[in-house]
Amino acid sequence: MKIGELAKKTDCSVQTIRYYEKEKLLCTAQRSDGNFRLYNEAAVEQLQFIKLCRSLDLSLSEIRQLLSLKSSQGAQCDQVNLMMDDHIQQVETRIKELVQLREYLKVLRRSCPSERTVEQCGILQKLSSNPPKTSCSLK
Amino acid sequence: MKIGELAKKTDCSVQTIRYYEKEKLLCTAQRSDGNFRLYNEAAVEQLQFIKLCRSLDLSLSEIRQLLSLKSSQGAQCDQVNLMMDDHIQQVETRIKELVQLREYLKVLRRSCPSERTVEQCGILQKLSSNPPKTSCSLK
DNA sequence: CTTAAACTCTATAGTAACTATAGAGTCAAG
DNA sequence: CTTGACTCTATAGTTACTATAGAGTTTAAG
Repeated sequence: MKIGELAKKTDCSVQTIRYYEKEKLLCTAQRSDGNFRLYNEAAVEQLQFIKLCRSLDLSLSEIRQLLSLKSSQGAQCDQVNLMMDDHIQQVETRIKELVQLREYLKVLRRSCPSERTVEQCGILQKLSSNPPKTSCSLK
Repeated sequence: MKIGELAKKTDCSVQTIRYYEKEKLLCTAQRSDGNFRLYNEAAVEQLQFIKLCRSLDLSLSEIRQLLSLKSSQGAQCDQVNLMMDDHIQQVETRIKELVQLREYLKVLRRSCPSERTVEQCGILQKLSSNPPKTSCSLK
């Protein structure tokens, strides 16, 4: 199958597939006489794996590691577990940051009912003078 | 004051300040005889405003809008409120996505105790075949 | 007065994970 | 045989910076 068909099957754009090849996430595809990339079912599966990992917010570099582990027969999977634990940690940290952020944004928003001019705007006033509450140290 | 001092006062890197100038978030600075940028207290305040907005995850483009509103005398601040509401909405959406993501990552992680080979690894198996639970549609 | 350190300048490239475009070639159907 | 759909490569753009090179400026010490 050619790249367009692979793209449809995996709901991935054609450019993204080429990009993944360049980034060594997909192995170099065979070529047709006219120099078109040719793929088989294995490529579909590989790409689906990558897409799923991306939906889990894993970076391309993490995915490369997973792919390499996946194909090293007999290896222990501790590294996979470590990566997951680490990634879960990252996601939790980000959630905490965003929750704090949301709270501060809401406080800020409440400080300004509508019908005011920008000079009276509670939001702009707070942003111009007050640092956010101590509880809010982001990123 | 020169750029280095402004950078220290605002805990911002020198490059970032130049970048903000280029991006029209800070107005073009006056120059010394030797072509060094010169700043006053107004610049410190402006930069602090920008930094605070950034800590709220507002984009540079959003900040540009806020700055423009801030300086349009007599204008209604409805647009500021709208931007905030929209931004709060974005943050909430992202939090929801991340919470779902975290749950799926935990499920995935529980599927593999240590001491297995990559062939037996529950995580890799799930990633290779199962789509995430229907509850998890990300981004 | 000179020289060295510390600072500043511009311009350019790199980051992550793509997306978009230009310009050219390939292929299948009519 | 031509048209349209597809593909190719190479390059630039996105966001918000960070890092670097190579040059000029200023300040303090000797």
